[in-house]
Amino acid sequence: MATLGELERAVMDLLWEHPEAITANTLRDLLSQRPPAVAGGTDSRELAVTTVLTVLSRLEKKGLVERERSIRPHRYRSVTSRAEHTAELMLEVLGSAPDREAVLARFIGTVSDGEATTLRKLLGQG
Amino acid sequence: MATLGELERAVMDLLWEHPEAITANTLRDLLSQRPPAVAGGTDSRELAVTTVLTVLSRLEKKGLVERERSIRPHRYRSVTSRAEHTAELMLEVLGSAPDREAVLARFIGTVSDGEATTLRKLLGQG
DNA sequence: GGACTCTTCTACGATACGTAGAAAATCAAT
DNA sequence: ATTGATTTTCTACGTATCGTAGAAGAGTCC
Repeated sequence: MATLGELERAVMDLLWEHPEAITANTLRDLLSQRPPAVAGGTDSRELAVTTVLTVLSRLEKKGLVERERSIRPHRYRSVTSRAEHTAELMLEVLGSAPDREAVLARFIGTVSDGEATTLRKLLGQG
Repeated sequence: MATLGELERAVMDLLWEHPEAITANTLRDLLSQRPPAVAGGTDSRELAVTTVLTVLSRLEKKGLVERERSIRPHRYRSVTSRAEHTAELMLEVLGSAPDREAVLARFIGTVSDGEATTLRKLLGQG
């Protein structure tokens, strides 16, 4: 599955925040309004639409984005929710470990109390 | 932190399996004996020692590997255990999510029964 | 059908990684 | 200390990915 680049990530974030499918142009506008990723960075995103389209195509190829080709300004939407995607990534990382339980132990030791409570609830009914 | 390449990964795996610090030459030998990553791949690792050294330097720069420069054939060892490393990666992935609990919910839904039991135990005393 | 809009193709620079030779540094033995 | 062997560093090249976008092609609308 691999990891996303910075712009790819920014695009996915916007798509995740927008349940409705949107056009590349809308996306480009949203990217312009984005605050710089790093505070202080003069990161005024003034991207060409083709740039956004290229990124969207790549994300489509990676299976993260889907588009409606039937209507003319194509509409793009994320295939999965951010939560799903993140969970999948975590599982992918965990999957490659021969010592899963040891990993989980360390992992659990780090989540906040509130999250631990949530986890207990989720695990409750087995 | 970023993700590791294939060879970098193979090297880390070996270092994780070898608690004692080892030399680049030993590592190269161990790599030769490795079965191909992909079954069928004629992946007989016959690497030059310089290749291994380059990779080790890169891993050192990334903070994953440590070396003893005092003795002459330098000895290399991993800085953290594989479990720690994997847990850190998982946390890194999770950390970038604004909806951590939703992610955890999906994540939990996927671990095996045995692991769920382990998790319950780990979370037991709050 | 011409003007405009949108998408695809092609491309270039930067970075990461696999790979290793050439050169420099160190060590061992005389 | 000189030489020969061992080890490490420097430099480099090929490939892949990503940010970036112009040029060219396809579709849309009077």
